[in-house]
Amino acid sequence: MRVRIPSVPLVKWFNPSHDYQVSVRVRIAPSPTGKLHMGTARTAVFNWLFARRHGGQFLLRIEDTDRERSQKVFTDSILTGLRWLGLDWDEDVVVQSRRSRDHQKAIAALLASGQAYRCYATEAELNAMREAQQAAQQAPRHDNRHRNLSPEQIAAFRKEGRHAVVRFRIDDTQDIVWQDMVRGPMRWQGADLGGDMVIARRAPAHQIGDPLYNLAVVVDDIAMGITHVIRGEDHIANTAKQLLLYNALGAPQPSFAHTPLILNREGRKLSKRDGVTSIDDFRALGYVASAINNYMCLLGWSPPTELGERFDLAEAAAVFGFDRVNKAGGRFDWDKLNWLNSQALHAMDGATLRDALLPRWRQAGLNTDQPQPWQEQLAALLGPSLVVLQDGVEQARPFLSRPELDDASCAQLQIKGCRAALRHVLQHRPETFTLAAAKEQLTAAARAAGVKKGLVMKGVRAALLGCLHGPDLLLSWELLHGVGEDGPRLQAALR
RNA sequence: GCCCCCAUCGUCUAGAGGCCUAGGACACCUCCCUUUCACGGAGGCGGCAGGGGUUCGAAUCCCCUUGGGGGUACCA
Repeated sequence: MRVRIPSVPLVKWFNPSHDYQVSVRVRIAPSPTGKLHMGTARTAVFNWLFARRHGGQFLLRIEDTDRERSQKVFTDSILTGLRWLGLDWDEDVVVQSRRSRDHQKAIAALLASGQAYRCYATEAELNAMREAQQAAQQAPRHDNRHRNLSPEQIAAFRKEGRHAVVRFRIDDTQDIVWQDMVRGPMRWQGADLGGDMVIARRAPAHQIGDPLYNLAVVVDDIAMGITHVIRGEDHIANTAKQLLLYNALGAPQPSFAHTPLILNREGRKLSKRDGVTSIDDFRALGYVASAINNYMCLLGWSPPTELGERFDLAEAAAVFGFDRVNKAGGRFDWDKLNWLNSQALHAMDGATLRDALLPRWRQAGLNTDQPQPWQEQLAALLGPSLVVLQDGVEQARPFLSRPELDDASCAQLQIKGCRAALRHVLQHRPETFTLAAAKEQLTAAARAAGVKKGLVMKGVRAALLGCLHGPDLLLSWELLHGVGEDGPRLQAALR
């Protein structure tokens, strides 16, 4: 869907041919309170694409100011996940918690200029206020009660030993407007922001407490020279608040793009509680980075028709723009991801696939002593039937270790003439195995035993692989012959 | 409750007032290939949320309704 051109042409990026004068600097700013999430990764993709499209920088900032929930393991997951996806970032990772001096300075400046003030209200007082609002069916909002305290009142609170938060003034009459790269003109009313917002946590009244999200984000984005803020639409209300902070801090405003959210099956924002949502999880299941990237692009962005539906990050970066980013959220669809992943796997050659499968075979405790070319041949044989890499474990199992025959296979061997045919196959093995010779063996066995060839083929498959379904019989046979397993298995089946 | 956003097949989407008898992809169904399962190939099913306008003409523009989502922290 195209973005409508506003009546006042304020933004240059609506013109796709425009060359960016200022170099583009964007960032992804995850908080390490969970593993790298699909939603975060998709936002990262859009940022990365935009940066690469315009020859700008894509930066990474870890927002770890929530000390309670932030964990190092999650930071690791985010870093390795982004690297695995190929979303390489420029410059060093910025760690927000190490920038508190800057945050404090900004808060002090806002305090000094009177754009922020200390609020001494206690939690009990605030709770009482909220309850009253709830009872009166009113929107919960702060009543700015300490916005204009007299020196005497302040002195009194301090004498009481009250701690204070720092609040940033938000005038109800403020009209906040911006041009969103995805949504076009956006407008917010100061009155709808819930009153003066807290920018520093509660602390003794002579100190400045820990900075809060909106303040830290703005200070850091200014410091990092961020030109375009690209994030999920769940941040729209934050943008209104942050715009006010840019003004108050005397900094130029970046551009904003609010991307549609990834929705779960129920159509709600995808969250950690929706099961498999972290990049780590997808990776463990055997989804490859190229397929995940491809899918994340498709969820919310429609590539120009020339590009088709299957493409890599570089191809997307060459044509990416927010003019083709959708406004409505998109449901996560396993079927489509599975298709994309299977396409990626089917396109892999035996060597690549073998390298991807080998660690999984090992992890499953399978025998991997075969020569590498043999393993590559096996991988190539299995390839077309894989949806995820992990499928290649169970499917390889009967080739890597001698299988138990399943019920259907046992039943197959009991069919009249089947065993006789297998004996014939076993007794008339050619000097050298070739596909043609193997095929001839089957024909001859069928003739000798007086049964249909299909029955012999099923019988051989049952004896060789222990089940009735699988890749091409002759190719499977050839593979097993390669490790000397065909004879023994046929014999075992006849016992 | 209040504020904001969104609305085309089951899902992801194309669509910028006539090119639309609404196109593609996934899923599903059928057939072909294959003496198995897949892969692959060819077809098929299926949609503009509803109602009003504007217009010679509306999926497209406007309004209302309905539905869905997001936000409403001393989280990020």
